[in-house]
Amino acid sequence: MARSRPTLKDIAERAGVHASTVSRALNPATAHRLSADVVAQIRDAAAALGYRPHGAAASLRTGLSRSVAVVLPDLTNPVFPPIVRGIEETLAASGFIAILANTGNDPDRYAAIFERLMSRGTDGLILASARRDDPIVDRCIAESIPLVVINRTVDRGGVSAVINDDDRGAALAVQHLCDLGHRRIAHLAGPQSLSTGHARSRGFNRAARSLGLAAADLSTVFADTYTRDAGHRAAKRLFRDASQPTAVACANDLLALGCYDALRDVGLRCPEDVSVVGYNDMPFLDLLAPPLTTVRIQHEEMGRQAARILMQHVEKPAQQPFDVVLRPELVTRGSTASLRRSSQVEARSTEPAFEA
Amino acid sequence: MARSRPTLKDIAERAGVHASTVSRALNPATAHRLSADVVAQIRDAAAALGYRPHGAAASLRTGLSRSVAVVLPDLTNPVFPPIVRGIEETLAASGFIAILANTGNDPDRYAAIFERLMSRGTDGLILASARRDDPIVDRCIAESIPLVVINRTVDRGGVSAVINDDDRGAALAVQHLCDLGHRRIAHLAGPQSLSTGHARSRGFNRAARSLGLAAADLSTVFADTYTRDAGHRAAKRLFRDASQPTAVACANDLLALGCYDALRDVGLRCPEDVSVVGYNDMPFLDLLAPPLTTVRIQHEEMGRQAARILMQHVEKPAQQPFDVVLRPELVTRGSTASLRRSSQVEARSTEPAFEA
DNA sequence: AACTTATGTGCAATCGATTGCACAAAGAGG
DNA sequence: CCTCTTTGTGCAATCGATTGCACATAAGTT
Repeated sequence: MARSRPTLKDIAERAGVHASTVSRALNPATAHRLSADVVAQIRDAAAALGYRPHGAAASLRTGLSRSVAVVLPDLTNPVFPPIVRGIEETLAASGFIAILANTGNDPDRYAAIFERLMSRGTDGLILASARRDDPIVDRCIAESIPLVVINRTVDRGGVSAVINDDDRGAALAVQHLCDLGHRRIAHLAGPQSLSTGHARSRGFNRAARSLGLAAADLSTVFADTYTRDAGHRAAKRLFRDASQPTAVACANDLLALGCYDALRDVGLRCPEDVSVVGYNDMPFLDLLAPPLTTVRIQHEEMGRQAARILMQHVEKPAQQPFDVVLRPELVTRGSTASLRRSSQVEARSTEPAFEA
Repeated sequence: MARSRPTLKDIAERAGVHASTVSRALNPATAHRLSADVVAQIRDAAAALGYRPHGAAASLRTGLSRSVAVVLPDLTNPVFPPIVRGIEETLAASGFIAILANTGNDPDRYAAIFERLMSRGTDGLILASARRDDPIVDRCIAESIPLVVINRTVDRGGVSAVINDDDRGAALAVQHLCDLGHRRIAHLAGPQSLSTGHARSRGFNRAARSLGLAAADLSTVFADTYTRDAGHRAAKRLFRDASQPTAVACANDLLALGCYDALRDVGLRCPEDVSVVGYNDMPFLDLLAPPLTTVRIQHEEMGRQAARILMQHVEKPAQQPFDVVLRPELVTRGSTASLRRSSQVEARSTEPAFEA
């Protein structure tokens, strides 16, 4: 009944030419070597038959699949969807397809995913899941598999990376808090095994030092994952001490949400008692109570760049790796307030806690 | 330098057998037909050489790629990431890979994506982007391409679908508002070209009628897309009239967020002046001001079911299509309040607007 | 002991597209 | 008019894995 898909041979028969000619006619890169009328005839025949190229066959012969894998820890972290969208759109515009895989932060699954992707003939990898010391990255380099790390980078070189200037981003946050008059500032740090956690901590400390903040006024707690829950637990430790900070710079928005949770636990208000800054500017932060001040990164642009660079590596294997470092910016919202204003608000505490 | 990937032939040579034997040894479904020691020897040789199957070659021969495409309107709509995660995890557990594509609600792009996916030898499609009348669905059926629609379904039959009981979900929302004493209830409806928009509107009307609400007290405005912005525009119309509703049941959380925006525009407060209910229970609604009461759907479970069903269709083409209808539940949060309590709060308006 | 059946492995064709090489025809140059 | 290019197309091998068929050997039957 359902006649099977037409092949090049079928088109060739219909157009009265050889299959190889059809192949050349249908490939824009080789079509110019044929006479125009033959090409037209073949195109017509192909259209008439409803021809669809057979990717697997082409892939077998050429060794390329025009598919790229995007590996990330967990898609439900809201920072990733815009990145993935940027990647997917850019790939699609060049006829590439995007394969998606979540590691769930599980090294075994990470390794299994890698194997599966490689045996599926993926042309290259975009890793948003890289740790500073990442065995998969090492393997890709050893096997010269095109690779781009995104958002997070690795300590070793030899890999193209699209990242943010996290050092600077953290500094923006500290500067902002300092401008508002805060001196006892805490850092709710992310996992130090990830370049983002590490770089943001470093940026925090450098900035604090260069602003002349006293070491005794600074404190740092570490969250072991970038989750609201881990942020909650870590932040609790922060508010247990006597030397409570008046401001917290968080390494990530989810951690900041956890910080909100902790503040609520101990009965402190944001921003009246404690200012909070996040990092990433994930969607809908403007609707929170209070709207979260955060460091904005260029999600979609990161994705677009990474896709573009990866395709370069795929199409030109000799391409040397390079980094793209994007500039973050501070987005000021309601979760940060000046010390002065904070105390005023504190004085007349019957006021609505948060205003639009 | 870099010796190319080992093939079955290489393993065969090393193990002193024929390539076909290697193929059988490495395939769990056929390995039992070989003697145990030959299998062991071949496995060792394969491991020693670091063999990785060549998916494209297998795919060419078998016609199956063990890859499934997930097509959705826009990944940055927060309702999708959990669904996609459920899909991807379930597929991965069975050795399938997930290809991701965003249509951006653009019919041309949608069609192009379909062509690209098909020529890539995708085994089947999970469509989260289906309209009630969807040409791509028709084509899949015509070409007997395994297909599952998810979240939204189509009017025509003949397709497996994993959806929610939207009728019931909408009824839960209306019932809740009614229980709180609301009578002038509005419906902020979604696109009627989508089954969700349509079913939720129907559910709203049916429930309102069966609760004995007066037709004059009810009103409906339509948003043309499921976006915060469209919700904002539609909700504005709602509050322009004299006969303002005291409660709004929205067809979607993003529309509800737009409703928040509109309330802010006209200076009405939620929930004191107007109660708002969303739909979907997308992440982080609990952190909004006020936390959004909404109808929760089982995101991940939908994804898991869809993946499971699609794999069934792929592996058993004779499988008849069927529906899975999941049951939604109401999640009560701060955006809804009883009429009585609302007026009380209104009376002493110096109180904090929202409490934890 | 001869004969049937089961079991394990090899052989070779096949999937569909691509591409180096060969070659015919047409045009250019002397 | 003959040779030398250039241009356009065909031929056939190839990519790597799978699988129906054939066949040899071993096991079981009478």
